[in-house]
Amino acid sequence: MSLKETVLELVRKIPVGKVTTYKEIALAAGKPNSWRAVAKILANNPAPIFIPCHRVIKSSGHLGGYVFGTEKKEELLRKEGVEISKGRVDLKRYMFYFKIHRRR
DNA sequence: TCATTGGCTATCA
DNA sequence: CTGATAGCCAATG
Repeated sequence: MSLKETVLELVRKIPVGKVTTYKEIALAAGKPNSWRAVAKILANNPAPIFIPCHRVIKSSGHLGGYVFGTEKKEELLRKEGVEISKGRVDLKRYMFYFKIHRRR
């Protein structure tokens, strides 16, 4: 099982109206330092329509990148029920955690 | 060679 | 300054 497949599976499991971050995906994959690899995998996007990559954003609440453009990403997320304030998402309300780690 | 990992830089809030 | 990151590059398996 490649990291690529793991990441893709995880992203597919994100429910509608929720979002996650590159960090969280890398963490769930067991490689918290390899968020770059995750980003590269999504950027290379083996199946752009099959994978809801628009639900993957930055930890700061920014949208990050998107194959169809960040504007499209914002529109899509709004339609799914995610409130966006000037390109930013409420992580406390919409963040989806694959696993629960040490809370600070 | 290819896929994945880890280090470093620049940019933004 | 701090933290984060859909980048780039080199090393590893």
